Amino acid sequence: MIRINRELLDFIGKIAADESNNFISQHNFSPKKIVIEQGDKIEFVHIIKSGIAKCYLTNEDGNIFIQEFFGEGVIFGEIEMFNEDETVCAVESMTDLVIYKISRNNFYKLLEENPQFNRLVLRALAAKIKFKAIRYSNSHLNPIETNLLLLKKQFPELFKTIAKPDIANYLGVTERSLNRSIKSLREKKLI
Amino acid sequence: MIRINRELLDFIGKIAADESNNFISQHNFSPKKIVIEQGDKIEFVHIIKSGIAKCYLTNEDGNIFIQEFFGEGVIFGEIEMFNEDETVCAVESMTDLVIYKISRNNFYKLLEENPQFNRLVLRALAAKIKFKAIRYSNSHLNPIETNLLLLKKQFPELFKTIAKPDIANYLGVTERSLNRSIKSLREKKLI
DNA sequence: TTAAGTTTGGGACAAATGTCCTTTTTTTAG
DNA sequence: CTAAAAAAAGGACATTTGTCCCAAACTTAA
Repeated sequence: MIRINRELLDFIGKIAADESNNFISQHNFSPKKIVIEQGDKIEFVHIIKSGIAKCYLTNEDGNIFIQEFFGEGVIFGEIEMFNEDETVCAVESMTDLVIYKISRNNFYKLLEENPQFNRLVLRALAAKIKFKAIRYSNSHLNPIETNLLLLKKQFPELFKTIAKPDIANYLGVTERSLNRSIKSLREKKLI
Repeated sequence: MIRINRELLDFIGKIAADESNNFISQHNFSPKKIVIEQGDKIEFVHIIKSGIAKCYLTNEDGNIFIQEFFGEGVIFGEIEMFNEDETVCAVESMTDLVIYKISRNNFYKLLEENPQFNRLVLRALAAKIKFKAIRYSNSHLNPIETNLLLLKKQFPELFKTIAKPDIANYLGVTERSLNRSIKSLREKKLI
């Protein structure tokens, strides 16, 4: 449930350690800080070095839908680079967070000059699409309880790591409904 | 709502027309033919030359969730290439369909040797992610009527082009609920 | 043109989820 | 340790969506 991308993290770690270029800068965030704002124009691609962040979209009524929880190695901001577009989602730190940033120009340079990086970015995008396809189809085809159970199985530390309102917004339901499902699963001794 | 990718279509059209290579083959399907099966290993990347297809996932109970409607220029099968994985979704023709196919090796060759193609594929993947993010957040944050109305606005020929069961499976609701919403919107003179 | 077959729409009720607000539990300040 | 404040849980009712099935409308064959 918390996405990670170890191969990308390893690769970027090496580039960042290489003193001969300064493609990559590093930035620290304490919890609950906005890393990118919904609707921003952005000039940097971001990759998570450590920590957890949430990527979410707020609609006109102020309702929130959490797209993904980002963990180590996850890249973001790249979508907007490719489409020369404003950000669709906000990204906010949930723990202490360390982020690698690469400027638009350096990102393109790396993509063009480094086939390994190019491949890693292609794979990262493909993984995001696959993940979304499965997640959304599940969430439409199953009732809340089933989805919650699935989540708990994939990620046993769920309730320790993620606050309830976030779990609710990730499942696309209200907190009330989430509580109901938790209670019912507990009564059935399923969680 | 029916995805298209004109820039990719134009590019591929040129490569296909170039007699000096035979990277690209062409295939015809009549309506309601399976182009790729869910769970297949695939060895080709596909790009739609003309026609419409649906991309959908069937769960254990036989319920269907339609991910996207593919129109001209849409690439598919690429996700599975990058992740060396089985297909998550099936793709089925809805009209007469003409498809360009590129073998795994030629696809990689093109990606490596042709920066323009590389960029187009990156952009295609990014567009898919953005589309899914917006679509799914809408579908969670709005009631059926709102989503149906949105769809109808984006795509006025909706009811002429797409069969009702498909619209229902795209919205992630039952046909009964779709009918209810249609009736209610008609009564309010909104469609 | 009509009767059987087939498809489409909708009624009635059931189940799931949301809204609103009160109760219970936890945290904080003094 | 206690009272106030804040956060979390849940009761009661409303609304939305789903299930099941029957009725209406449309096709088809004779």
